[in-house]
Amino acid sequence: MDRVIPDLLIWYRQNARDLPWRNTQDPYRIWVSEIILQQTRVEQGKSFYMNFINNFHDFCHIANSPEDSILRVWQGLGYYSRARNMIKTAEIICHDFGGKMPANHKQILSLPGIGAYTAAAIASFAFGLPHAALDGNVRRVGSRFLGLYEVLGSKQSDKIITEYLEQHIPINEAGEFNQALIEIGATVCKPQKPDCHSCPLSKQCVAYQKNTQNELPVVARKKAPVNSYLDYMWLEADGYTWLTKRDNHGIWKGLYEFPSKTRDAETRNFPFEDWIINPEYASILSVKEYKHQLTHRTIYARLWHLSTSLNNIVNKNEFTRIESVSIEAYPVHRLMLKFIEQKETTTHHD
DNA sequence: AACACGGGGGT
DNA sequence: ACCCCAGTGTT
Repeated sequence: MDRVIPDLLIWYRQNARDLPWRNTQDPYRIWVSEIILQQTRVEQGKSFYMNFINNFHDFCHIANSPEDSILRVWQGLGYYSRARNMIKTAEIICHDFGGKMPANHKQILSLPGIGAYTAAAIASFAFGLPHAALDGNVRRVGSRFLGLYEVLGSKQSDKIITEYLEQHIPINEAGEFNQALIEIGATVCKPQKPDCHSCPLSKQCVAYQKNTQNELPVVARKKAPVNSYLDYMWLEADGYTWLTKRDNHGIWKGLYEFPSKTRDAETRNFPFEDWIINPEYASILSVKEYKHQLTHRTIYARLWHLSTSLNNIVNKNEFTRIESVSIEAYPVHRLMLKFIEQKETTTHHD
């Protein structure tokens, strides 16, 4: 690789996208950007990054803020455990490391929410430490450049790529080298139709030499999503509505939503008799069906919009009664945003 | 090694 | 529909 590294670095300096987290060496900002960009496209992450650093200025600021306020900024981005792990990491850095990210790869790697990729990215981008940062881009570039048929992301594949890169990483330009490889993967060595003719690595790329760039990398087959069926209760009474905070289950942990029950695919009965004292005194404003597609799950949700009086509602500890107008202060998932947004769009219909 | 974990955009 | 995204933590 030594022969193409100068070409790679020159290419990067001429072609790097101007991204908001690239104009800083601040480990805090680099950390924020790297967490946001986990399994998230650059274009999707930009506005969340700007919003995040405008609301939270350093590690101790996060550590001293309520969980709901961080989740509220994260709302709609997905993989919410990232935000909760950021709080844990911010607390550790604020209390044990004097409020500053340690300039040490092993200590960075030990922090919650920071795995092999993110630790190497922070270590190299912020501190110039020579660790290979293998994300999806670099794995693909490495697989093609070295002509690997090991399954992408497998132990063997990662080991080969990591050892190769750390053997060749320029000791004084580790950060730029890693960013350049990521940039090549994102903009040139794309999953489909790579632009090999404009790639600074092509003259040493095994796949390009053998014309196998379209059959590499070898990717494991994905699992089909499973279906789940839910009834949600959007209950309004005298200007109040009810939410619950998800905690013990897997999905959307820490976010708020309307009270819900799981159901069978074909069930259509009114499911909330035990939450309302006299169902006949509650009016059904609407019943709407929603299909919400996640990566690993398809949710068929039915939203029951109900209206009744306060004294007709069973008091349950797990339900939080809030003023209807204050709902936007609570962090909610995307499906909840779909539920709520219909309110503003149905201000008038015959 | 396999799985759970969101949401969005490209083809 | 299916793929993939500046992946991590748990089982």
